[in-house]
Amino acid sequence: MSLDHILLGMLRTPASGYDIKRDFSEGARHFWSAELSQIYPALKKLEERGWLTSRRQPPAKGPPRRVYRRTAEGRTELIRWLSSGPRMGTERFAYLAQLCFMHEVDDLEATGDFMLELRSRLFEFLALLRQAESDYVGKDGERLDTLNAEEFHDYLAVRMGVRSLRAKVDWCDEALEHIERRRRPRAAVAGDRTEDSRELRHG
Amino acid sequence: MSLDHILLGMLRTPASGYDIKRDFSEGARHFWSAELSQIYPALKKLEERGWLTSRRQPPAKGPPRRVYRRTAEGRTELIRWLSSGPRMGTERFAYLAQLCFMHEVDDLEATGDFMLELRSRLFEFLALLRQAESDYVGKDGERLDTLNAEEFHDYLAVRMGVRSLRAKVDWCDEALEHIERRRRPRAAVAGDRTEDSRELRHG
DNA sequence: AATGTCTATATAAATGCTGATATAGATGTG
DNA sequence: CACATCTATATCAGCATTTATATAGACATT
Repeated sequence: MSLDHILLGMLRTPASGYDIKRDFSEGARHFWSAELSQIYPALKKLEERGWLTSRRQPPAKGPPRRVYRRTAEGRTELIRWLSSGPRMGTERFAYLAQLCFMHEVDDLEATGDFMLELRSRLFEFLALLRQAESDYVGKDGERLDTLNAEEFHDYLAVRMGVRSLRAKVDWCDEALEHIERRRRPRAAVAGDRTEDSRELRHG
Repeated sequence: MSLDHILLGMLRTPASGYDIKRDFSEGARHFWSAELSQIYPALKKLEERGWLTSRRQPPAKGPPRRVYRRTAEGRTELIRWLSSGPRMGTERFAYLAQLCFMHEVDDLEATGDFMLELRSRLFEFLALLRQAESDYVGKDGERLDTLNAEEFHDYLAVRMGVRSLRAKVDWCDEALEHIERRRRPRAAVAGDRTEDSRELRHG
């Protein structure tokens, strides 16, 4: 399972299940996500395997917490996972399936509405990632060299999200142009650039 | 569940469970995938709900097949799903998590090797999608206008795969440049363009 | 005749993941 | 003081998905 190893990775510093869930809703949310009902049993199982230890933390403030920390064996297992090559899980895009089947509606306006809505959702997510990106790098990239190893790797991961999301937003724009052209075939304009369209900026 | 509706969509023409699995391994593979052990019970359930009917086809050639076809109610349900707006499932990228945790290895060469391997896997997939793309459009797009509604929607879906995968391959190249620059800090060259890098072509 | 492969359906077991629910202390608001 | 909200842990039911296994006819090879 990937979640087990992702928990090992996230426990570079000790944390509770609740902390980890919060990380999924903030920093890590662009590459993985899990509910508390999955996190708590997973942590328990990892402790049984000896990859984590836990202790109840006295409630200095707030309700009692069970804080997990990674053992040496846990770190070894994490390194083993990292060294086993990139894990390429199956990607699933329900909205792409919907788009394919949209021809059954037999109304290109429905496809257009669908793509507009999709663009808006994707753009919303892109804005979040842009925000995360700007936390790492100054407005001209001058902060880039000062990142430590951990921040550098996080930055690379965020960049993939930004590039991938921007590609999808661009794709929405391209699709909308194709749809317009198909809806008004004789309104086609010479010199129309579809590929690498930059007409609609994302800033 | 999405799979139910995806099966409804794929059954525009009658097909057996085996046929559908083959489609997942060919055309539809870039947006969804399922095993036979999931497909057969799902089809049975859809038939019980009245969205599909099936009949055993006499074995003209080969073993007997159970062929499913969509009912009017099934089509109605599909249209309802398509009209309910884009389904935005959680995306999970185990390899991005691995990249984030890679700083624990404390050796940037390991990150570089990882990114090279990842690039190669992603590029392999990109090549498949490019092949699918070229089935829809001639080398200068002259075939584009001749596509029927079904082919047009499929084409749009393939385009998203191409754009998204290309963005990821570009990201790998960008990351590799960052890694090189970090490994040899004083070898940095003025005028180095990282953003929208097009040095390594994909053709 | 034996072997292997491809087509085809089917089920079981195990794992992965979501949504609902229960509990309870701490904190803030009216 | 009542009420809501946030923090925090935990479990259950159910749905989603993968892996393994069993069966069997058709066809090709050896």
